[in-house]
Amino acid sequence: MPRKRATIREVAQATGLSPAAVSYALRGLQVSEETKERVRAAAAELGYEADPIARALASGRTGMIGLLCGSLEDLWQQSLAVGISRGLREKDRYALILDAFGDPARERALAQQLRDQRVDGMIVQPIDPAAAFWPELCESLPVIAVGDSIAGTAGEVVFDNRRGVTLALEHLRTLGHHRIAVLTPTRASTPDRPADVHVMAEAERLGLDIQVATSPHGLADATAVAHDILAAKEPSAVFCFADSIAYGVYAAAQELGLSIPGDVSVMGYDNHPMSGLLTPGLTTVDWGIDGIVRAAVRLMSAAADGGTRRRHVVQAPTLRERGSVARVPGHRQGL
Amino acid sequence: MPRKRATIREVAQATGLSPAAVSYALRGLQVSEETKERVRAAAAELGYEADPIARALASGRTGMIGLLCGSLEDLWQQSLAVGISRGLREKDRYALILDAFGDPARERALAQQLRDQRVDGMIVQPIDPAAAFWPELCESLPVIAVGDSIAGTAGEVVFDNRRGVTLALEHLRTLGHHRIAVLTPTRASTPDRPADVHVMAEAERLGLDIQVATSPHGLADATAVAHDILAAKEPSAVFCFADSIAYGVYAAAQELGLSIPGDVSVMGYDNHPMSGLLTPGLTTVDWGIDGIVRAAVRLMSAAADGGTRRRHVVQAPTLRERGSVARVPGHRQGL
DNA sequence: ACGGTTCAGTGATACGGTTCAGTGAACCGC
DNA sequence: GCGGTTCACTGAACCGTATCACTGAACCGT
Repeated sequence: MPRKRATIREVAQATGLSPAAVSYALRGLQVSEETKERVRAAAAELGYEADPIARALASGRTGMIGLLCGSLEDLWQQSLAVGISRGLREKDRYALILDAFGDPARERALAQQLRDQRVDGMIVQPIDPAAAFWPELCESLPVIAVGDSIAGTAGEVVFDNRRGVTLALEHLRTLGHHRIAVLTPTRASTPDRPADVHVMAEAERLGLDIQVATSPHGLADATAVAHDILAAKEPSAVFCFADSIAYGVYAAAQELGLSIPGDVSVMGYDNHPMSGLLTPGLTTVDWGIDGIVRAAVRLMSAAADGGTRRRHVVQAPTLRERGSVARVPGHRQGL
Repeated sequence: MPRKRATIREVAQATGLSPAAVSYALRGLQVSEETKERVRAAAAELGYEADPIARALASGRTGMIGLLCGSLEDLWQQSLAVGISRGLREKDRYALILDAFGDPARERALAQQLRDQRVDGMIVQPIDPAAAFWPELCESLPVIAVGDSIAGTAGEVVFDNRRGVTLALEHLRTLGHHRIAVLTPTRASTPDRPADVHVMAEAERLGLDIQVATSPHGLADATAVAHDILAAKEPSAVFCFADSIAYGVYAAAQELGLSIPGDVSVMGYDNHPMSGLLTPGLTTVDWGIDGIVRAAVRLMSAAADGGTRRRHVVQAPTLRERGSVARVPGHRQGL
């Protein structure tokens, strides 16, 4: 039975009320209990279900939250997106997941599109937090930033990248690594990466010899990039700014017949579930994805429901030691 | 500038045309080239962008496609969802991704919700293809099934599971495995699994001693299930109906100090990118995810744009041999 | 008995497009 | 110069809900 959907008018007619009264009743507003019950019964009878489109047009609210991801090539970001999507669904909202492919220009375009799509709010993992369009966007709808901070948001779940970088680099240094290759996610035409700044500063502080390169998140691409770096045999360790990229290093090491951590140590960033399964397990910086998901969903819900207070949650990292980082031969513990 | 959006009426006024003419012009319908140009200019001038909500209400089309996934715990399904979502975005559509958590009841509820949300179509990875609500649903909107076949769909990308199972089991048998544990994804309160039927039939045909158990897709859960199975040390091989579950077997083997494939062989199903990175690499059945994504997107686009022909695409599997399956000691090649 | 509140419900309008039937003008062949 | 098409555009209805301003009735304390 491809039955035509019942409208609010039919319910009104069936109950002898006005459409307005039905509208109120179904949302539990300013009507008597008795009438509410009558309306509910009639609605059930007719199989009535309010049309979300019409509702959105009239009320200005769609029930949708935009989820703008930096790059879904990154498995960790995939998990994050799936988690947030689920969390929002529990709050009776839908997530519209979009992928910026690590491109700031596309990020801007997609943010625009999401706004045009009339989402009630956006959760953003900003590629370029300093971009000029953010503040403007934040004025027209509630934005929650995840990862890096953005000016004007309704709330933030910020990763303490400074601390994360320190954790990673200090660990490497403690084990004697000085020449370290750093692999950060490729971002098309980006000006400056906030996290990179921390890497530079921290390397300076620790007296490390850093060599920075960029890599896409995809396994094949990351493998290619890592291949070149490992083939040069310069660094004793590779610090990847995403576990996904570290996976590429593993693959490249396999290709080259290099052993991890025998020939080269690898440090990740994120702690994706698969990282523990590799041989050796990937030593990485853990951000507690569940906490991030919960915080993001909570902040977004609050903001979209008209919550006013701007909440700022800082996510603290933990070093998750597994087997991919070894002591440099001849290096004594302690220095 | 939180400017109020321009409406079609303002554009009409600016051009001296009627709103109807503007509507037609912007969609490139029955107006002179000259007028189209004039309208475009005015629209750009005013920063006009048609409101998708109002458009949806009037036209009955939302531009959204529902994506109903069986279980997003499964990393392979995550990749699939991300891929399809991207593909649809290229066709100027948005994907609404929902996760059924392997639960047929929830699958039904979500399908319902997606329809209520007025999506233009649905791409479904059915958990319970035989469920009664599918045909009814298919009558009210175009549905594309991915994986198993459903009655009444507008198109399908069907996996030849019969062939996939044959590939896997024959490979195991060729190497001398007879007692084989089969791990299929847990599905709450499901009646019968289509794929299981093939396993049974094929095991019968090949004279194998099959022991079927179910496992969730999540790594932790799958590990727990696999732990029990491996601890019993009965089977010489485990055939997992999803790479995600195989990952659990790897983890359990690690915990128990068992070697793969020395102590137990493991066979996967899907060929997730990470499967090649494990040690040893997971031997698995590859379905060519890119082809699936392309086919699903193509069929959905065709169906949503009013295409009429029902297309049926069959996806053929390939055996991807890596290192996780070994010959049973003492077994001669050929039998 | 009275003015003032609250309560339950109404009527009209707004939301911002799409679409259908219709209209005048231009154009066609003959 | 005439009926018939085609073209470019218009006016009005419509999609299905939310919400604002308002009303009549009941209820309040004095």
